[in-house]
Amino acid sequence: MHDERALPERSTDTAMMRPQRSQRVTLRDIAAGLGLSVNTVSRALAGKSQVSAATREAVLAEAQRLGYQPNSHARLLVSGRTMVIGLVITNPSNPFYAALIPAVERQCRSAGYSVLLLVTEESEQSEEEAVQQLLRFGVDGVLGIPIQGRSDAWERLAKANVPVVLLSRDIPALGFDFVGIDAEQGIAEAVRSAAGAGVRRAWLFEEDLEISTVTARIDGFHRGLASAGIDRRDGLVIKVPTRRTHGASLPWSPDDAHQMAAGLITPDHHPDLVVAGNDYVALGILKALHACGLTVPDDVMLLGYGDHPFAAYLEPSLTTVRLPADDVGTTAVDFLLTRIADPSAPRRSVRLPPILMARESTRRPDTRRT
Amino acid sequence: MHDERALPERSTDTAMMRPQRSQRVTLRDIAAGLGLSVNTVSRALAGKSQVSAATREAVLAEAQRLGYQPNSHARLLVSGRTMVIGLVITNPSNPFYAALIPAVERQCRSAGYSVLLLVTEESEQSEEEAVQQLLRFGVDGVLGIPIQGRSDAWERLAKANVPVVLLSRDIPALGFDFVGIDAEQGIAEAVRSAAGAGVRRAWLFEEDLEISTVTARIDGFHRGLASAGIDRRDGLVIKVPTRRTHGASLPWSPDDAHQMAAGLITPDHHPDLVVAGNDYVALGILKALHACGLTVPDDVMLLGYGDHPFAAYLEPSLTTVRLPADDVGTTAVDFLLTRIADPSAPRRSVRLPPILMARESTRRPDTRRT
DNA sequence: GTGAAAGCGCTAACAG
DNA sequence: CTGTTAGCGCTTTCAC
Repeated sequence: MHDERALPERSTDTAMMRPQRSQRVTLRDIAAGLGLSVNTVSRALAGKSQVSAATREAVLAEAQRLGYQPNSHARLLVSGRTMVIGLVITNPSNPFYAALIPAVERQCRSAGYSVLLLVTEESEQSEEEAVQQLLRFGVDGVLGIPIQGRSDAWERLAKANVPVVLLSRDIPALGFDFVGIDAEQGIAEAVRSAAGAGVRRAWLFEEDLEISTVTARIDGFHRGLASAGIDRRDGLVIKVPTRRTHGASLPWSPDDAHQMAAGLITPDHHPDLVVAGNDYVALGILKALHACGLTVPDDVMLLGYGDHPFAAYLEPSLTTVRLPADDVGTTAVDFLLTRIADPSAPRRSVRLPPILMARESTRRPDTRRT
Repeated sequence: MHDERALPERSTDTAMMRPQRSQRVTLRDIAAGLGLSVNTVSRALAGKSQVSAATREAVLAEAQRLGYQPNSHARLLVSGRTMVIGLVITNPSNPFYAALIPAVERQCRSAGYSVLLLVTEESEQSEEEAVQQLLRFGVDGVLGIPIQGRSDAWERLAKANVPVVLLSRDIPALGFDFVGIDAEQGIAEAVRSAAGAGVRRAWLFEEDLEISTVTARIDGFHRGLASAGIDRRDGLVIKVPTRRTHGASLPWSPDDAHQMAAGLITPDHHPDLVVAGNDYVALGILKALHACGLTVPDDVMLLGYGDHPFAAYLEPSLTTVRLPADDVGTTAVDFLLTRIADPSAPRRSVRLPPILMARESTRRPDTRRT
């Protein structure tokens, strides 16, 4: 594999005499060209020690010359493994998930795995199909962000003994390994830190999805308020309907949040701290606030979640919570490979800490306090 | 050979007597349970017409009961096809590419194909590896956004007769089918439309990548200026260095553009129209403009590209060009499947028209003109 | 209608 | 060191 000695021959004539059984070059072709057995060629290529140096070199050269590419399917039929892992994602237009993808792929690739990608678009039926496909394909393991409404699909994987690591949203009952974000802690700290300075009414705008991250943020919101000495009843949770329009290319947008906020907030009736379940939601709310003539942070403080690339560039810049997407991705792959290697290893579950990015949108000007 | 006719008893003990060759249920297991030949079972499951209704039902029932999943690798070893297509993407944190992914996956899945995802992160070496992996895997076709610096990797696919459809960035010399955006037209129209009202100096901030979309936008920029009657020399093109930091989870950000713009623009020295190669760039520039005390659109008009979800929510809202990601994705899959079906079909190349989203950032207040 | 046999490309177990 | 044999799970002839 490390022997780039491509012979400077014409590759044309050999190509022409190649048996037409299939387009691809196989071990047989190499063996035939060299008068060796398929087996020897296989061993030479695999780097087994039972071949003479001369033979190995000849084989490598011929393989190189013919442009041989091992057929993974045949190889894997024998070994029973596929060296493919499935990545089930709800929606890459969520920047956090989009950021997860390169990390996962990079890590898998460096371990010799390929990534089969399935997008469920928050649809249970689609998730069901995705799992079906994974099962049929016989992936060696699955990394998935579950929809969490029903967990049937994931149970099927469990029953089929397919190693699974859940990302971002946990389904503890299934006993899978898990890698997520400590959203509760992240929001709690952010809220406490922002709410310290005389907040009376705080509103949390959340996605209307039955997922653990939403629950965690709600809990964090309440905990943060409590630790800032604010009465729980002054914390209001508002669910923003999430578009489930499949086929829409931009399901994540500020639109819904904007409408909802515009309908609830008036210059006379508004909270003094708004927490958003993600930065897009924050963006929609920001516009609604401005439309009311309210100023951030002077009239209302605004706190986002996700630290999407635009957050630091809004005006005012958005205080938000940065999620270590890269770490989540690489850790998840690490967990999965470990589990594949040893299915009986103890369950691992980790929630990585997010980082508060304190910016202008929660900064109380001295004028107000002083 | 195939003598372990497991009785159709409790699935528990059947499972126990099954030879430990593999965990998965195979045709053999079903056949054994029913006292049929593997062959018959295969035909029954495949829906071939040469099996009695009774047999078929029994087979289907047993398959269902055992939770049979066909082994794609074995099947495809025979057929030579893998029913997998490769999707090579440079970077999902580009919202346009992120939006492409669900469209492609959805379309492929509905045609029975799985998607193998490779992320190249704009690295030539990574692209090389990706293609290698695709070749080894034997995908039935490839959808790819090429890096375009060198096209070696894609040539290898061409030589291996793998059907390829290029997305977004074309390499015409290779003769692949192509689906992209008519960026030149999109920018030209947007520029003409914005520049009409007395623009004197226009600057285009572009990504510093040697790709056809950049070239197209530059051409469109010049053409748009020309058609607005502006001297070509009043149109300046500025290349913003693009981060190639692999492993960074957010390679697309407004940072570089912001820095560059901050260094070039002063209250006294500034263009009156800024065109940005993408909306993140526009966002970075917007902040730089504001930092100078310049107002958009009164002092400087700003035009983005991509219509990222945040564009409509900036203040002022950003005039930009919406790219039909969904259409690009589905069209590309369509092209690819056609090509797989008929490798000798004539080459198809299409550039879908983007849509100008005219918003506040290019709106001249009447006060100025009147 | 059903079964037996062969083979897809490769690897692992035995020879020699 | 190298070749032969067998078999991974499935589909496709070809008999019966």
